Amino acid sequence: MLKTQDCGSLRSKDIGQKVRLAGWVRFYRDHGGVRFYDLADSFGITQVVYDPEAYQSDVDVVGMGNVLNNIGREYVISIMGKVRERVPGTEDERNPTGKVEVLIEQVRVHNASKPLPFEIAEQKNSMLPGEDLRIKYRYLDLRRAEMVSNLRFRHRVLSTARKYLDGIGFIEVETPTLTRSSQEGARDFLIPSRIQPGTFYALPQSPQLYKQMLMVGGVEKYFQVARCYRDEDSRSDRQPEFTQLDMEMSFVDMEDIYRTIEGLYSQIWKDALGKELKIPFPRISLDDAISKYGTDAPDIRFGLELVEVTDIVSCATYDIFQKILQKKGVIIAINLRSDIVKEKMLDANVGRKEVDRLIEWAKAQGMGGLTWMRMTEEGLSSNIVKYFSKDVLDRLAERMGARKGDLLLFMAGPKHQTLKAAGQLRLKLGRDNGLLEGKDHQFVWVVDWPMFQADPITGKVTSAHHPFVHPAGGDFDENGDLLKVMSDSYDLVLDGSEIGSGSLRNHDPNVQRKVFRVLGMSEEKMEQAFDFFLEALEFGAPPHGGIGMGMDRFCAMLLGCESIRDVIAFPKNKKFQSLVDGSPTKVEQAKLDELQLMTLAEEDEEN
RNA sequence: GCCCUGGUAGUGUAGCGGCCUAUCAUGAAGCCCUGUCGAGGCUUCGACUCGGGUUCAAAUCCCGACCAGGGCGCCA
Repeated sequence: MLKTQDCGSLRSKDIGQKVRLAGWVRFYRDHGGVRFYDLADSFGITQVVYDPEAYQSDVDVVGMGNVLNNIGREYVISIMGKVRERVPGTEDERNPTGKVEVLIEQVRVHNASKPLPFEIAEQKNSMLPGEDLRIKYRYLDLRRAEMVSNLRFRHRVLSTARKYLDGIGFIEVETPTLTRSSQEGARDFLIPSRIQPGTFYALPQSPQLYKQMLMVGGVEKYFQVARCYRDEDSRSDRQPEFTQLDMEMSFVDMEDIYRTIEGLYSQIWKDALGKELKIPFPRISLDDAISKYGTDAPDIRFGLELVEVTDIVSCATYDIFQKILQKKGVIIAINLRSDIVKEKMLDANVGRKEVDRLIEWAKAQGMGGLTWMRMTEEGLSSNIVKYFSKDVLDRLAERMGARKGDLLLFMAGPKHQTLKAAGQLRLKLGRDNGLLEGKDHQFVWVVDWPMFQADPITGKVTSAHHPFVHPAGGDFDENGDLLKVMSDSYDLVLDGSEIGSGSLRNHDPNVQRKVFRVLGMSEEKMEQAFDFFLEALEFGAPPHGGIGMGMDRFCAMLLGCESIRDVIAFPKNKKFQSLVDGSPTKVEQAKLDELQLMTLAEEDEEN
């Protein structure tokens, strides 16, 4: 080894020891005689010193000085030397190794470094460059302490999961990444076959069918840290390739799955965060989530719940509301209570200026606007109360629990859009007023999902989750009201983000066929797309269910990262390019020929 | 496909019609300095994304392109 210990380990007790250290020269300070070098590796930083007056005669002081003279930042060196106490008064309290330093007796330069494209030292966070540069030079970005610790945290989470699941009888099984393309779901990434030209594999969107077939195979308790691929447009919390902690188990009901997952996260909390996690997680029905929080992934850590007031204001003559009501729209209200606002604003009330800002914000969300009323001594007041009778105002105030100083905000429009926008407004008000400050993370199970939903545009019946979900009660009437059929599925939500989704699955091939049928799939198409899977179910498939949980987002949330890119070693940018290696790229014509492929993309002019 | 925001030395920024042969910091190169720790001092180097337009005058205003990010659609 080039090092006897890492750069974060030396303490006062090590004084007098001869040690070898290796790492990168993060900073150096040359005082004309004595020189200080901050030698860094991913475990810490140790100050090593060239001190001409301190050396014995057997040390080549001049030669070593010449070598050290030529090194720069991020040069890779190893040193041998003696740990010594720092001169009293010059200890560095901020660094765990700050009480000692190493007097360099031998130095070896292993590699030089070009001048850096950006600062690596973590103290210079305010000077972090644009993210594209950080990703292009990811290998430098990763040297930053924050990035190293992100990767370590992610490792801790996954290794805890592995240990925990192993301990309760799960086994990790790998499933293929060259798989069959399916018509369902997101767009596939396709891989052309050379052996059978004209045919394609797809990268898996999830190991769904494989893990179900593992259950048929009697694996019973399966998990996998699975890379999944979906070719849909990116968001800050979405990458084309992402990692799921994927699980499936046989002979279980939903309660068993909830308990397993709660136990898993409780262990992760202990090992990765050093905290106790409160279990079991609360549960909320999908209907409640939508009506109270305007989303299927509610953040339940603060109030400001949505209240529908459509019935009350339908009696008012207010033109804007009336027009929306005629189109079967809804009116959703939020009570921004004055005691919530008080902390942040100087005034006990949100001023008119603030309300105007909210109105602008609502318009940017695609809403027509935003209506407000303020609760005063004399009751509700605003520019529009003249359109509302006293009775309507009283009933509004009562339903909203409005007290003096409270501000009621109303959004009106088509149901789906309005609930969604009101949910966004709730989150914004929560953030703006610091309602999340100091709050612990909060899981919630979103339960009671329907099997099917109608496409808002075509009216076509689609799966609410995916086609393999088990209907509540095990079966359903395909001629009944499909939209009323409930399913045995659940989402796991953390702080307002969906981080997992799962269900019991159809183990009965007849029920599975029925689901495909009501989704509009013909017998031929069923056979063509899922013959292998349906056949697997015919050979004694056990009852089973599971969940897949996104680990990128989960880690990013626990670390407070703004983007999941900060917990991924080599992420892609918004256009799915990998800036560090420049992929995707064109390939040589010969490679296309071999695959018998032709591109229709326009050639660049330079070619 | 659509919408929004942004693009100034290697990096982070200031400037937002004339005070601009463009500010400050950091960096790089060189010199000085024996206890610093984001060392310090001095000197030097280095930039307005591109193309049109408006104007006596454009980094600054307008239009378009490109690039980046955020969002909508999409993500069973």
